[in-house]
Amino acid sequence: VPKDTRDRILRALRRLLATGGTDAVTLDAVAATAGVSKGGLLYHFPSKAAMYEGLLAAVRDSVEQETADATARSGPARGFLEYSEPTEDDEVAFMTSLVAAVRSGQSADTPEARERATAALVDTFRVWEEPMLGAVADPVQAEIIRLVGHGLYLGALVGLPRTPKPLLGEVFDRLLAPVDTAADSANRS
Amino acid sequence: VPKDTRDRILRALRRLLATGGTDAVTLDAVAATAGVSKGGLLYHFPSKAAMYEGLLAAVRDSVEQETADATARSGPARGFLEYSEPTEDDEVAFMTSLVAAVRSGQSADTPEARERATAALVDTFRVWEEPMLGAVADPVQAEIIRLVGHGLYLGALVGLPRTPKPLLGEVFDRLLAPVDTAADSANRS
Amino acid sequence: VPKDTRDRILRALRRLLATGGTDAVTLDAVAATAGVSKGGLLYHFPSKAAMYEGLLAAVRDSVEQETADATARSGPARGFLEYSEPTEDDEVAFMTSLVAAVRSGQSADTPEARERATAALVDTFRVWEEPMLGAVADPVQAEIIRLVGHGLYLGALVGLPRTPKPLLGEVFDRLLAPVDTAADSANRS
Amino acid sequence: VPKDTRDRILRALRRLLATGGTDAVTLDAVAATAGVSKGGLLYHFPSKAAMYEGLLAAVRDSVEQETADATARSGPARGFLEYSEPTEDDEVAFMTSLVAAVRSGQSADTPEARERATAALVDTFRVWEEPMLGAVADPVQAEIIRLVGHGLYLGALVGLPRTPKPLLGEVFDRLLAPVDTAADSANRS
DNA sequence: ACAATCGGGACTGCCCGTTAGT
DNA sequence: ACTAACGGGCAGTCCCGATTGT
Repeated sequence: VPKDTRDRILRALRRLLATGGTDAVTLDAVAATAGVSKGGLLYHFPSKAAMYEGLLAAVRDSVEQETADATARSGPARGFLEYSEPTEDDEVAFMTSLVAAVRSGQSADTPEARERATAALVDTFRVWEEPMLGAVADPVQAEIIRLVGHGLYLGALVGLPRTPKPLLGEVFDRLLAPVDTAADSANRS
Repeated sequence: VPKDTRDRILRALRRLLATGGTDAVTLDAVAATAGVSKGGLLYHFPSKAAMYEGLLAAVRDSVEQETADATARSGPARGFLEYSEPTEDDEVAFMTSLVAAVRSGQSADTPEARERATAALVDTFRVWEEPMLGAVADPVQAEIIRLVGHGLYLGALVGLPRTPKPLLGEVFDRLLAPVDTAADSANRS
Repeated sequence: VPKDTRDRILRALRRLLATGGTDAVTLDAVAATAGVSKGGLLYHFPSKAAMYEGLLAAVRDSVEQETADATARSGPARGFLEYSEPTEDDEVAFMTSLVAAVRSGQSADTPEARERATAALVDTFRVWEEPMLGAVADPVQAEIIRLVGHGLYLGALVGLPRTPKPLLGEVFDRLLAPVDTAADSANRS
Repeated sequence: VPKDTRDRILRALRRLLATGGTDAVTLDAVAATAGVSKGGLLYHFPSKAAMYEGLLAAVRDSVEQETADATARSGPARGFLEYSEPTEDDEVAFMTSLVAAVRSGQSADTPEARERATAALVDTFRVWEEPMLGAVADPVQAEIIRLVGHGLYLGALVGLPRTPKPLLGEVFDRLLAPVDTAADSANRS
């Protein structure tokens, strides 16, 4: 089954980024983790940059999926905030390293590739915000919610201590108070 | 004057991070940019990690300074938000790369050094938030403001399009409405 | 038609040698230029060395043909000299690279293959000289003519500036003066 | 003694080209033969192309020297021809490989470097011919002598069987007959 | 007859830090 | 306080050819 190898490689890259940071991502390491030879790896992805491009596309798709799940669970606005507070440590470490890789140029060999990588990252964030922005009528309130979500994410990226659970609950409630009625009615319709 | 060379090195490191990302930071490149030989560089900083530690300390100091300036200009709460919206592209690129370097482990050769580097980074953010947190009485509102500030910063880090000026003004006003009275009275006292 | 693919491959090899030198000759590049997959290529020529052997044989044949043409046009002695002065840049670059490939061992995987390749090259030169050597009676004059022809070729191989046309004409005339009578009479008979 | 290492490297490159052809020239092999580490090698020559450039300059100088010697020994015209007939097998193999390296692009990483390398090669030939061209008054005869010399060299490059000694003597004598008087008188003056 | 996939190996060049010298 | 020279290691990637499928 040929398609399988490509996925194994991408999963290996994901794991290495999560556990060892961008510096752990060497072609040898990826190949070994994926159980392929380096030649086999380079057949599927002719360069490291191509590998990152493949990963970014996969991430975008999975974020789209998980955002839809969160929306189904808690509605678009609360779903967005809940999803913004990273749950699993692995996922945080992974995304931290991915952002670092993209923004440090490790994921691109040419300026154009770098553009593409950054665009893919931006696109991922857009996919994440989309349901929420569509659901909150007041644009100012929507922007505040968006920024709070991103603020939560930044804290994880930088390694700041997390907001304690109770306080975070109050923050969510206050942000969503003017929204919930509309969102609920939208949900019920 | 020995201090001069040290500063030239740190400025060179800063410039390289801003223009070329973490991958452009090699001892040779830093030495060349600073106009020193590699031996000369390693005399001042015995290793790359030491160089980053020196830079982090310098950054922390300058953030402290600029935060104080912003507080003096617009009060602690509004000053925090204004300072959170990054102004110069160079500064954003620099901080992006610095975070990437610290969080990807490139700035540290030992686990302890990595701890220290992350701590220095966290400390920088703490210095930045401190005046605001001290000035806003309501802890929930303070947390929201804090997260919005960080959200603005994350956008810059990732490369998202900026919030348009007018909308951002409305966001600031709404966030600070319940605060301004207290802050103003504090200012007037 | 199987013969067609074989020719396309050899033509691709030829073109690559002419335009990119021996370093441009990789199995992938040849396959791509020929419009075949690497598997297809290796079906016709089981190895790179076999490919070069095929090419050398083809070159020998075409030199034989062209030498016969030149002899028919200008007689054996003058024809040899005229053919020695390379005409098309592409052909020069191609032969330069071919000689380099053979003499640097890139065209052979075993010592025997290398012997064969060198022998094929020598044979090509022999085919080129043969009509001339048979036609010029004086062995010393024949050797001089032979060496002058090769000298012209070396210049092209190395990249020396060409002998200006008028001077070259005088050189040819002087070399062929003691010969022409015999050659002319041979032609007329 | 720092200068010594550079020379040892160049000598190692020379030896490898003579014994193993261009394919034997790897940075590791050169470093090992020269008794330096690869880091040390790359300190003196930042790339393989730079190494070849250094070698070409050295070759040019040594050809200049040896040509002067040959001129002193046998006069400019006969000296040129004698020097054109390669004496030591090692030298032939070396020059064959060097020409192959330059003309196949292995000695250059950029088009400009390739230009420089070819120019250096041409320059070497010019240095070789210069005394002869200056001494032979008749330009047609000078060109014939020049081409015969190059023809001898090409034979060695390609691997053709050598002209037998006696025949070669006769060739030299006939070529130099119209020259010697002038050359002798020039020598005596 | 030809295509897709993969293994193993080699080579270039970079990079960090050490040492001898001044 | 600073430099030139060097050592050892390693990452990226290219390349040949074998295998497996049609």
